[in-house]
Amino acid sequence: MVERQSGVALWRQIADRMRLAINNGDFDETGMMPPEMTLAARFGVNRHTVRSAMAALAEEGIVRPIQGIGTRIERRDRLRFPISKRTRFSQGLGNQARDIEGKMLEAATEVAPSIVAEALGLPIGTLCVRMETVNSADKRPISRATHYFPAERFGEMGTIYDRTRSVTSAFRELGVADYVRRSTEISAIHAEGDDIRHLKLSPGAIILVTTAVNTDLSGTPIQFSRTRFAADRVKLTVETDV
Amino acid sequence: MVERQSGVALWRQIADRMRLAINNGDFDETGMMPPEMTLAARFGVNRHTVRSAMAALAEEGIVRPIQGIGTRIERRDRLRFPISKRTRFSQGLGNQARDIEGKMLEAATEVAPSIVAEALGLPIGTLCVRMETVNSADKRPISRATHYFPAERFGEMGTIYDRTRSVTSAFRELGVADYVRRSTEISAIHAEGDDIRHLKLSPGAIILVTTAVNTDLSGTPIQFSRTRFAADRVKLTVETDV
DNA sequence: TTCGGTTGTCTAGATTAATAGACATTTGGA
DNA sequence: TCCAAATGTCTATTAATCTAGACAACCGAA
Repeated sequence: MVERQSGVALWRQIADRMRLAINNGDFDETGMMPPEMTLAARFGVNRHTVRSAMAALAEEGIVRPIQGIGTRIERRDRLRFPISKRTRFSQGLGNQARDIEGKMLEAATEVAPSIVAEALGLPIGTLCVRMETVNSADKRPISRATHYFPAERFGEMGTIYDRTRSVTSAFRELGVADYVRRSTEISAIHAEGDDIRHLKLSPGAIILVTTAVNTDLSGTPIQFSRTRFAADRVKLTVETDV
Repeated sequence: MVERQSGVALWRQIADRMRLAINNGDFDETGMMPPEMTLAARFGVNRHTVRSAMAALAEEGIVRPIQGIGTRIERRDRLRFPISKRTRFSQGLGNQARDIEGKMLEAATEVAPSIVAEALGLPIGTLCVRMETVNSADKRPISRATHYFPAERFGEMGTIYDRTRSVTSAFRELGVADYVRRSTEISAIHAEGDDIRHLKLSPGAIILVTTAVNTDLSGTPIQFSRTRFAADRVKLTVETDV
């Protein structure tokens, strides 16, 4: 059931569980949530507490309450984002969304943080282009990423990305015909700071973090990326028989 | 900063942020947390609120307060768990922990859920062995898994696993010399139900969920697994150039 | 030994979350 | 038309969380 005195309000725990149940397709037969009184009994809480949870889901656009009728489920799908040797954002989502958009928030040339330098095999102090992006599908923000590219070779990355809205296209203009993903690390944290705002999350929401290194076909690292996905909108899939 | 009226208590938000900062190595120089008054000022809250957060971290064994001195950081590493074509639990953690242990909670033969039957390419209604396990490293629970094996071929899986404590060994006794992972799906949710207890998590904690299908060398699916990792103790790594 | 800086403990009050109950409003169907 | 079932709104009370301040206990260094 739900846990009291955990530092997480009951209404938020219930909202999280209902969001999960919806994504899981538990109410697909009717397309409606069970009545508030039923949910209150099931979770062992007051009806008002369930209403707080429902209000949060309505705020997220997941459900819509209709007086006299019940509460309708508006949206349930979680996008599938494949991770493989050839991970690319727009292609990855494929036909799961009509309108896939990349937006650049910021680009700057600066000294690479030590973690980035190490991952890219660069000497400490090397300059890199840092680029902050947000990716959306059907106007819903899906992920936020921080990319690093060696400045010597990709100094124009920011300008070109801003025009093409695609890392793949920008690489092509800069002479990299193709590239592959060398490694990906995946972890999960609570959303914080700018990510809450840019991904339109509520505090306490979960973020899937991937840290990846891409190389050109000769094996030279050309990109370090840290991408934060809204965990309630996307699942990552790894195909290991490619 | 921290968010009020979010349904997540301030002390919990602060505990989550500090756990993250510790894992990130932010305080490695001194090995001590900043004083409570400093943290209170930094987060814009009362000292008592910081103390509540600190108490939660102490409960998890991450920090240890010492009167008159300060608060010492006890542990910061997050285990690295690789996902690849040849993912095996015990080998994966390698030398990151001395004592790696698998424990069986339950084994039963039952009709496969439709999702499992589909993933394994079995007709609806086929019997499977369902097995619940917990894996620990150095006595700390790391993950909890639900496995399904086709009952016709692996009816004895439960008994053998209980003796060998290893899926790989059990497969070998049942005539599967080697096996590979076909696919892995990764998502993140809040911990709930039994998982909180078995993984010794606090409510609100994050779980990384992997859903995987393994096949024998002829490509026949032989195992469906849903594994729940404690997200603050492990990170998943995907090597795509294997 | 004294003192500054730290964690530990206590009391009190303000704010937020949850419970409880009553009744209004809306809808679809008998 | 009327009723059952659902969401919407209001008041009041209790429980949990956060703030505020004071002081005790402890440690290391001057």
